[in-house]
Amino acid sequence: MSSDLVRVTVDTVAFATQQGVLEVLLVKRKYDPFKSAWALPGGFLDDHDFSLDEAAARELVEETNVGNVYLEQLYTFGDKGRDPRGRTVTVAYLALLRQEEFELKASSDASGVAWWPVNDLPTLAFDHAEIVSYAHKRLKYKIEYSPAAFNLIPAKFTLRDLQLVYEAVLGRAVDNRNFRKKFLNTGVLQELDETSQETSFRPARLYAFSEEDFDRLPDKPAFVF
Amino acid sequence: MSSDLVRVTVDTVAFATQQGVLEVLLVKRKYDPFKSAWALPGGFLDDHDFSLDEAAARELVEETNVGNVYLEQLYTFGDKGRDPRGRTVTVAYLALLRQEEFELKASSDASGVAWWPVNDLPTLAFDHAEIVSYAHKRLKYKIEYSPAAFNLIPAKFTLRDLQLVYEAVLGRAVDNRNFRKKFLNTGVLQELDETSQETSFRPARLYAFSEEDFDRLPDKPAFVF
DNA sequence: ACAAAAGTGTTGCTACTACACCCATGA
DNA sequence: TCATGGGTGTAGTAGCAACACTTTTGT
Repeated sequence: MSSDLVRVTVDTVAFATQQGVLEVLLVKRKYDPFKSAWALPGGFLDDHDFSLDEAAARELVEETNVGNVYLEQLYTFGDKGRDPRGRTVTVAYLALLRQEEFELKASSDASGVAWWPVNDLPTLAFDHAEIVSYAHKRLKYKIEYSPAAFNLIPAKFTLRDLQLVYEAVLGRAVDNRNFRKKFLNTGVLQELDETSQETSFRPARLYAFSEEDFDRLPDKPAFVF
Repeated sequence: MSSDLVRVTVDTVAFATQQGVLEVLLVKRKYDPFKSAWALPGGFLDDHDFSLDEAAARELVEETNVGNVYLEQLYTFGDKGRDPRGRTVTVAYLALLRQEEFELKASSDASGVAWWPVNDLPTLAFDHAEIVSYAHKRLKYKIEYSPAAFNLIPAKFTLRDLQLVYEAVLGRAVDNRNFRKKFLNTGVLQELDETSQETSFRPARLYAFSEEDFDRLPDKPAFVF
């Protein structure tokens, strides 16, 4: 192989929360290298892809059936030796989504797709453990500086839902009085005239996120807890 | 060309300040495409590079004679059509340095190297204008959240030197009383028993940055002005 | 004595932390 | 009536923004 040409893959760390636990979407490899190890969904950049973003989205749909979700580029990994087949540059992406919106389907070159708790992962192929750890660190930042959390909950949500997302991502409890006060003060929540129903106790008020109001905020850290 | 193999380049946006002006290091291309246009220093990932970071450092030395400086990965650009020769993925790097520490030397495949004010750039090759603009945006963040600014000034500096860096990067004036108060309060500055000499007026006290003290800081934004 | 930049303090306000109890609802 | 989360208030503190003048030095 000419030294000017290398393989480029686009792999995605897709996060979702499930009952207060942060989980990552993984596929089980059917072929070598790392046959039967769990790995990040992703694959080679294709000549038809207009952009890296598009390639990431395409691979995610092909390998897991998850599509049309929040996606952003994370970091590019290219150390020599990270893929036994030869120099491979991997552009890693971060995805945020709600599990219940998708029915997972493995592609034909995988023997499984599943959500794994980020704090209890299996051994991963390649340097994917490092990539997941980088993604988690970045998500912790993002959630305090951007409205990223709203990609992890439904359009209508209770303040508790929102707080559980923060606790899952940050990995620690936050004071619920201060959390509510601060979030309501930001002005990005629209109070709805509805309450959640699925409980056998006091129903909670539902809110919606207002992107327009977020855009009007000064650009200092907005959601630090 | 097989659809699995693509060209990968590693290009660097190197910033330095000169008398309160933020400048970028550019090279003038000797060959097509974009012959005689100014471009970011960089080049193809080589099979011998152990990492992308190493490749960026190597290319920067080869093309400009600037070496051993602060370098960090920025973002990866890979849209179809960004290079007329065919799909090219570019891993962009950010470098921070002091101009006076280097004597610029163009490589044999460039017809020039020079510093350009970031607010007064020539037309750049490829999508390099977009890359510079992204780098500048990122630098504005970094300078408020990390001790990045100290890479742009000498080891011994006056508070005025430091403030000029912030003003150059942020592109606006900052209140000098609050600036000094806040920076001294962070505890990352060591007051030296020396003063600057080169002036015909009152000499200013010199300070040094203490990395150990910075590491002891909580991880909230540290230098917001 | 002048030019130039060095250096300094206060006040008002906003926003954060820490902390514990009553409320509303469905079963 | 009980279990469960829903929902609320205050006091103390820390840190920020806004603001202008005096000091030191070399010439």
